[in-house]
Amino acid sequence: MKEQPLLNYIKNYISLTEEEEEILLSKISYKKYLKGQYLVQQGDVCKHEYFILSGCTKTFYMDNEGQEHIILFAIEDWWTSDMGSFIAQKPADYNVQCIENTELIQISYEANEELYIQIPKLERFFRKIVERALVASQKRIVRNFSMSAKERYLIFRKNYPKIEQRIPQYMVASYLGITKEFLSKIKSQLILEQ
Amino acid sequence: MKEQPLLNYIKNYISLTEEEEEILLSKISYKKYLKGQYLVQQGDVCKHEYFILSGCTKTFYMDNEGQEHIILFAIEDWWTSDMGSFIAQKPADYNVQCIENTELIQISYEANEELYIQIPKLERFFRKIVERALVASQKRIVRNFSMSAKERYLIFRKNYPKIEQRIPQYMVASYLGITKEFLSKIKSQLILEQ
DNA sequence: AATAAATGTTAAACTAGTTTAACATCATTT
DNA sequence: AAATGATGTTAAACTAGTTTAACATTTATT
Repeated sequence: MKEQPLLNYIKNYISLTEEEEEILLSKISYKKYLKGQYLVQQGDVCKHEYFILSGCTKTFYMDNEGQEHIILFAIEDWWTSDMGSFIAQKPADYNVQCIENTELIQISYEANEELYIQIPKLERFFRKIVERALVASQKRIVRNFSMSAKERYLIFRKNYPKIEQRIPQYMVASYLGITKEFLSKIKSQLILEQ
Repeated sequence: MKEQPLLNYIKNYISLTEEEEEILLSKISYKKYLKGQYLVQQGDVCKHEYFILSGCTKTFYMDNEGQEHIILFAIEDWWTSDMGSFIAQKPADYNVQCIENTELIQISYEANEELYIQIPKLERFFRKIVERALVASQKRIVRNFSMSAKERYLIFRKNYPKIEQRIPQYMVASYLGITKEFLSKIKSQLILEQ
């Protein structure tokens, strides 16, 4: 029963009857992606939202100079997608790419709409998920404005210890909004300070 | 019928029966605040969410050096609050202050919870509102990373022409994440370029 | 084991944005 | 009309973070 983790996760927010669980399981699909594969590509319409079972993805924006800006990482038990594209079914602004082999559950736009009708309680579930994501996103804006790169790096390390060990440093730098060279400098400073 | 703008706004997302409209109106309250008054203060639990009828508010974080960092402005037909504090009923990270005399509708945490039970359709409404807010918040993160202060200022001017004329420049600077002196420099550069 | 590809480091020259400080303008109160 | 406080400007000195470029280390491939 590979979908179990999703049901467990949902149970933290709402309770589902057995019948509702069945409906839910009938509407989702389990998939495996390889490291490097894209779940969403900038310009395409994002057709699914994804719940990660194992592995890791990055969501990034590629600017006109060809520079990657990482908006978020997602690991086990996280949701990912290009929400702007998914909710409006318009071309995506961002890419979502697997940076490890990744197992996930995907829900299509149509299945998601049907689920909201058949299990209205899911509106509440997704509302809460999105509320939390918004709070985190606003916190990040404030941190970027009020803290130095070094402070942001220390917070990242504290908040996401599991992620840092799994991804290359240049991606951490991109997530922090600095160059890899500068992150390297910060790290050597931190070692000297100890 | 001062609550009408809220009903009209909600009708863009979901349809309500007359009975539901009455329940809704019975749970909300209409208020007037003066320029300078606070709707939420950092450290207090945020007890309401606010729908602005007229006027303008700013939501800001005050850092340890006493510097203000503006997270968002809200004008007519916008929602505002400290969402992290409101949803968890925990002390607020941010302040929300009126920068003009402001008329608004406020919904208390308890009323909001009761409304979700009595009118489950509102889950859908608020889910959609929060989804949009999250998309906007993520876009702002990307802009802060991938664009210069001048570019961000031009976009702000384009996106919020109505707001720029109503607020002092030093608040625009704070919203853009730069000093007022640097915004002044950008503006004089833009005049020379014309 | 050797090679190539990807990732990480160091340092010098540079630049976008900050800090400080003095002054200018505008709005509000007396 | 003068005075006060709030907002905006200018410029010089500074700094956090970037750019460029050369080299080092790790990981994956043959």
